Amino acid sequence: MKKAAQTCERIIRAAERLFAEQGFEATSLREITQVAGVNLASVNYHFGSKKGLIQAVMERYQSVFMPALQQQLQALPATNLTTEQVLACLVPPLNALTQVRQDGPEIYLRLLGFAYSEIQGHLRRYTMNRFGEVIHQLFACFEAANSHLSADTLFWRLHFALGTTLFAQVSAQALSEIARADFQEADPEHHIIERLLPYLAAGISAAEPPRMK
Amino acid sequence: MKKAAQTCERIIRAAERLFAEQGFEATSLREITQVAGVNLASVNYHFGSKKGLIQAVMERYQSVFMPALQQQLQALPATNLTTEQVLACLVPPLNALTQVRQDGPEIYLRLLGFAYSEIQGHLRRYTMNRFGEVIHQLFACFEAANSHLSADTLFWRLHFALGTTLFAQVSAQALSEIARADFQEADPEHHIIERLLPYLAAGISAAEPPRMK
DNA sequence: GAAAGAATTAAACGCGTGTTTAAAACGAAC
DNA sequence: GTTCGTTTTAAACACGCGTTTAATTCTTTC
Repeated sequence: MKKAAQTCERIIRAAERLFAEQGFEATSLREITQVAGVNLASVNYHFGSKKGLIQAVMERYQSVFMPALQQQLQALPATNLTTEQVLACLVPPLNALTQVRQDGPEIYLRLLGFAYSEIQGHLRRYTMNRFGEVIHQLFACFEAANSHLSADTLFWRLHFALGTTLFAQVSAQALSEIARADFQEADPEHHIIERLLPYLAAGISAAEPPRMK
Repeated sequence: MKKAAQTCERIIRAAERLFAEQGFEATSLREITQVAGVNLASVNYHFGSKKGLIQAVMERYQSVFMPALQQQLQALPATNLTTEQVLACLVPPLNALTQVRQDGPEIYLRLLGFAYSEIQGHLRRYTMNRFGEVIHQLFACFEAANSHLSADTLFWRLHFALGTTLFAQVSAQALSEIARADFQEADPEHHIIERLLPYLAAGISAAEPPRMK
């Protein structure tokens, strides 16, 4: 029972890297097992199916990220919340993912992005069942920080913000190359989150436009 | 030479609908030809390959959208540009896509979204070769409207904004359902663009944050 | 050290994909 | 009405996928 755990970890580490690079559907089990240096059938033996492997990969990150987020949210002041403060709560939990893997934060955001853009319904269900409470807390904090907005407007903008983040991370690689060429910017993907936060905060909290039409 | 054109159009109309619903990779030629009521092999006969069909589908929209955008940009005032004004330039060209198809605007945005999130490198190259000039004009207008921002900050924010738009459109269907359940909102996807513009404008033009670190 | 259980292996299965083929049907021009 | 190029058709091809199988090897336990 030592060789087994070793095999599981080799599979997971190869899978999360390849999933984050190419997406879930575009990554085959043959590719994963080849990179991991294990037999093709061992994925199904240890994780049951490809879906099982995907969930195992996500679980490693969520189980670190979500509790850390909960802790951050509870440390927030009860009054005079700002959107920037709430957004800032997401950063330490993200950074905590380095304990899962050196480049854990980027990996996790990219995995999330693919989970959304590909139709991974089972992931959404699993996440909501397992961590729904934290997510609702987060929403409540945004509401407290944006009492000037109607509930439906805030709803849409939070999803816009989520979309912005995920899309940015997924296309970060390509964009970084362009940016580097155009602006001699040596910016590693690492700091995209810093570029993102002001944009998100301004977008979320923008004044409610007059209802036209 | 009449039956042929008919077949091509049946294929294209079925393809653009299915591509917009499911993405390019997730839509098989067998599904397309079945919906179109034509033979499987006719796609390869008329368009050479699946890639060829994808490009033909996009071309129909780009060839309407891009010239219309160029026209809008040239009608812009030379001084005192605002981000809202530039963003507003995108709306009429989008609406012009109804001449391609009734639900053309939504279809086009969703196709764009999938073209970005799936790795359709050939589409990116083709678009830049064919319409690079208009796109650079658009960037220049945003620069004129945001002289308070550094070039690299604006570059990132414009891509964030593009990402927000595409992601929103791709996930609009799912979000609309949730929104409808939570807020009794009878909002068809049609008006997402109106919800989007204030968010985008505020995000793009947000004050440059002090360079930390 | 032998027996029992867990883990690994190579091979094959069934399925769906994009593409190609070669024959059949069609349409226009003489 | 026949001919010739175009278009349509059904069938097969080659490939990659996730999964399963059955045999083998390794580990542990008595």
